[in-house]
Amino acid sequence: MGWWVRSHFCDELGIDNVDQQVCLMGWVQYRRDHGGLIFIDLRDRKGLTQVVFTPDFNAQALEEAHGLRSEYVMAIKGIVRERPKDMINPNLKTGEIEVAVTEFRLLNRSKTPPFIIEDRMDAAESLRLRYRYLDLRRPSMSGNIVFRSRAVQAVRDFLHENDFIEIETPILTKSPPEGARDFLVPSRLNQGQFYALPQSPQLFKQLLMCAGMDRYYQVVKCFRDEDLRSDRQPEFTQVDLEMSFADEEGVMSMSEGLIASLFKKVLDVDMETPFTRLSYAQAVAEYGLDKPDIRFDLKLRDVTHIVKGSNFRLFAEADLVKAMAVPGGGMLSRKDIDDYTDFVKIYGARGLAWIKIRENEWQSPIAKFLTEEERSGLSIELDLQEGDIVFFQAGLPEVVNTALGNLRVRLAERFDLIPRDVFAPVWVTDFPLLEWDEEEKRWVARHHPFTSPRDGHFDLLKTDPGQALARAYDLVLNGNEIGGGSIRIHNSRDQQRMFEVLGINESEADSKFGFLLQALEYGAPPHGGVAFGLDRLIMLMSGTSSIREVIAFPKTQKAACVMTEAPSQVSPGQLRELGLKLRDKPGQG
RNA sequence: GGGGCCGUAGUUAAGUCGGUUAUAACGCUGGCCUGUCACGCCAGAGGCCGCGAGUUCGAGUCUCGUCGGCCCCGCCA
Repeated sequence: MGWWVRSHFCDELGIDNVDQQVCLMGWVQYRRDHGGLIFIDLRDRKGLTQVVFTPDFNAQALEEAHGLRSEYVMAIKGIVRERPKDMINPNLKTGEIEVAVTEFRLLNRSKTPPFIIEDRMDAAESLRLRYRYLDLRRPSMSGNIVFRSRAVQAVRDFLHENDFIEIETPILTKSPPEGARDFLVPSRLNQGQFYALPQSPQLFKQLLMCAGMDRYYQVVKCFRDEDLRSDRQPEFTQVDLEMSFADEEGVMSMSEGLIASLFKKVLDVDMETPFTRLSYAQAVAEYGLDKPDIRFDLKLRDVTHIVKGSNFRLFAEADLVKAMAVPGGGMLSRKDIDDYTDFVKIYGARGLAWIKIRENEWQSPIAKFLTEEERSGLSIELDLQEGDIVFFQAGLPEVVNTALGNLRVRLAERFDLIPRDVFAPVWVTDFPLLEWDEEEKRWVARHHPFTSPRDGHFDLLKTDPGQALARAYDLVLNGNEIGGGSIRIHNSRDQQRMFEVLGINESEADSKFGFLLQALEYGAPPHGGVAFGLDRLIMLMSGTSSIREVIAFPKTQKAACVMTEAPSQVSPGQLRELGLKLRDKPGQG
């Protein structure tokens, strides 16, 4: 007999192949058994082809084909036939033809699958994850995986064309300062000591610049032991790159070229470059968030100066009062407004003040507090029209901005203000270098401790650290942070000064980053880079709403893999070898 | 650490005010069928109502706990 050789995939055959002898292999998608005639839709990764068992081609095969069931794996040999006009299936790429089976082999049987392998299937996600290998057979899921592969290929092509070289960096490495919680790996050969899995290859890529590699990139797994979200997994993939002799403009324009070519190649979307740029201060002022969705307008306005002396004490006493006018929002019901009030409370807001602009009247619980002067001030500042609703937040700037900024997005969805199939990238720049950590009572790096301050801002670190700006930039796409990077500090003295500001003393810096400080002393070139979150990028490009849809084997919200049941306990012997001992009751004490 | 939603045949869901034998669709099994394409028709099987307590004469339904899934806040340089 010998092994058959497949001649085509299941999406390939058409009118041009009529009368050819072909061999297809795949899974039984649907079986339509008419007794004396059986149709099988044969599926592989690429598509479906109808194969037909008829007595005039092979009566024996027809007899045996009665036993075929969903997801059985089979190989068929047959003749491509043109279908009569009235039997063409316009929904199928191969719908103009069918393959009349002359010979077939059952390659494997299948148990009845726990859910139907098709796109309109609606099984619980945990079930899909337990049987991920079945879930991935569905066209939409395999499509996502193929799409991701094409995207990565496009990224690699662009970077190689631009003189980047791909270099692997260690996975078993060292715990960096600050940042996220590390995943730790115990060392058998050095008992009591641990490797950390990289949160990013940050230090290695800087050292590669010191090594003269000039332009590095890597499609690389990174690990952060933090709580999960629909767009966050504990292990995720970055497109990581670093460039020598480049400033912000160099890195950002290279990034724009990369993203634009990616979108062009895999989605045929033209992105205008250079991308829009907003300073961090401007982003927060107008959008309330450092990841602004600029696909729609609906900006926030600072009205603190208008209501400074208001009779409404909440406004008068607040550090910051901001407002957002929603055109046509006057139709919102009391229930709607209550729901939005609950919504902003999630972000720490105490409440949500509002005014409906009616003909000759401002309808609002706070209208009675507002003077004529304040009304006209607000009217002008917010360009108020009849039928609008205005929402206010007053209080601490951080709460005001996040509450109103998130409400902005929510309302845009409600009022259908977000254009479809639009990709709106925006750079956010001029981030503060440091943030005050209230718990630890010290300044911490907003980006990471290797980020260079702006020229001249090093001196601010002594006098007014909060005012120092970083040479850092984030790339935001449709309200999602998809990348970020910075120009790095490239001399040892400056790096040490940065550590000092962060409260990392000389001996600690030396023991943790001696190698970097040393490397910076041997002619380190000026350099900077950026890292893109590949999973998130693919999620947005493929129009899915969860990162898990574009990852072959993702983890659940408790960071577990329901298929392999990782994490799991290990044997006492394994622990002994590693020199580890568990507490009597894990999770306590 | 916190807030919210969910858990009923293989799957997706319904299940009223706590009351007889827990429904439906799809899937599955058997039978019939030569032009279907999510084939059709006939018949049938299939349930620890997530798990554990409690209230009650009686719990899928009410209460508490617990396990699991999803969304969010905190967290994520």
